[in-house]
Amino acid sequence: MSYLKNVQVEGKRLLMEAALNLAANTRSLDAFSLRELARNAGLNPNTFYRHFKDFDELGLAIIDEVTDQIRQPLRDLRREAAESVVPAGSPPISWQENPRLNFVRSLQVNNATVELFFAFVESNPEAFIVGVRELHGSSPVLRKALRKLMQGFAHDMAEDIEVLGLLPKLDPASLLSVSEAISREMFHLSMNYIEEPERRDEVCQQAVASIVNLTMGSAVIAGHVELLADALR
Amino acid sequence: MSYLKNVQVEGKRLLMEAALNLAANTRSLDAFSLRELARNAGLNPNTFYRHFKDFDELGLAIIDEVTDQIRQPLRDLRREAAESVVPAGSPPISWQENPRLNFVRSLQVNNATVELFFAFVESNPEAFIVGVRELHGSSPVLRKALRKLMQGFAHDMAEDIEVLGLLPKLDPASLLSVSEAISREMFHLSMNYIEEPERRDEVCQQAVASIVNLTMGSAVIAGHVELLADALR
DNA sequence: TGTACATCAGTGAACGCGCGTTCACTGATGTAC
DNA sequence: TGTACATCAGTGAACGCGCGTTCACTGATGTAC
Repeated sequence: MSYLKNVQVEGKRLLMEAALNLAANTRSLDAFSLRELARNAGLNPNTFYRHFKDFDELGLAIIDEVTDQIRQPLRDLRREAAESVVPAGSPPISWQENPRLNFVRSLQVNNATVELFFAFVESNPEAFIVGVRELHGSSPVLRKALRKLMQGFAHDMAEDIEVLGLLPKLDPASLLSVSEAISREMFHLSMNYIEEPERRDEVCQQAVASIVNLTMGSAVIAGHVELLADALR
Repeated sequence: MSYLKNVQVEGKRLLMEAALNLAANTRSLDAFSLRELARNAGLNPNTFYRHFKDFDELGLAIIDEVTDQIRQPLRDLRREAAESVVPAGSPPISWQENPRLNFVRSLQVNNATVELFFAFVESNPEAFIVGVRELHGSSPVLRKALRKLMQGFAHDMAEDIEVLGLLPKLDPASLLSVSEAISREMFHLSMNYIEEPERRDEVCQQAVASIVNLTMGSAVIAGHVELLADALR
């Protein structure tokens, strides 16, 4: 449970690990008992109160920790994907200059990012399961925290798309809105990826297709249809 | 609770209504007790066993009923939107013939559908809350049933897009895949619509933008970029 | 360096309560002849 | 048409059990002087 290594106090960490585990593998965060949690953590039921007021507080603590361990890696893998296609420091070539090159590069970064993303999901399934589950779960506190977290992911993505030149120029609001839609789609599909191992290739292709559709569609609407026509000519 | 009117046996209906209500407004379907449910239904705890083996069976019964009451209305409102733009029986004009007209018409149908969809969500919030919640909830049985239901919605949508000529020709697999992505986005956004009343306009616009992006993006990838260029010229 | 005190994570026993499930029952409706 | 029986939705009492929470406690670590 590498993403909880920052939690120094032994019992607190054990409780958070056990909660993440139970929430991912059996019931929702609001559906198991304090005593069940304590048993799974190997602790006295009472110890819970030393660290948390209630389950919302526990949930928020988990979200905070997991966020720290996931947000940066997700950025890194996007940049990694970008650099695997065009090494860092290469002179930038604008979309106007060479639409085709940029289009193809964008597709490649896309593919690589999706692949890395699902590999990451596979190695941290519990965090994703609990995150997506509680995003629409019954605790308003956790829903709000997780919506904010997804906005954070979308913000990162928008920034990276801009910096890495993965799309022709969009106004900032549209770029953020597209990034949000992509985030939603990716998190949703991560559940299918986890739960339907036999359809993993299909899910990957679906993710790539949605990202391409969303980004190219937004480019068309932003007035870059001639640019895309050139790229595809 | 109009979407449970098909359930004839009084006690069964009361239990399903109470469960839908509790699941939408307090805790997940797996997080309230049988006795709590019975109290809310105004029945003896025992009556539950007359109609259901366990909570999964209750959940499935609710999903079945709600599906019956929601799936057709969602189709109807899409056709309604289409006919409000082009009256039924008007001679069809192909995308090749007049790209601009079809593009504008597609946008209008889109707008009208989104508006009707959210109005529908607003008048049936409980069904949507529980549906989206349990889609990623802790019961594998309900998750599976709800995934199947969403595929049904996507299938309907693909058929309607085809019949109503809302997109230039796509291969069936791409059309279905786009429809699935749109379904996911709409159901996700329906939660924001319900929970953040002050952002409803924004959520509507986001829905419209995502649908436009996904559909136009898929048209570009399917080789219709010149057609779109004509439409936007 | 030693002593006295405070803080803190974790324990164990105990409480009253709501829980799921069972059983035997009721009374209404349907069905066979 | 009447009678006897079956089916079925819903009831009420009872069971043993796990629950959340409380209290007073322990023993380790940190801190003041």
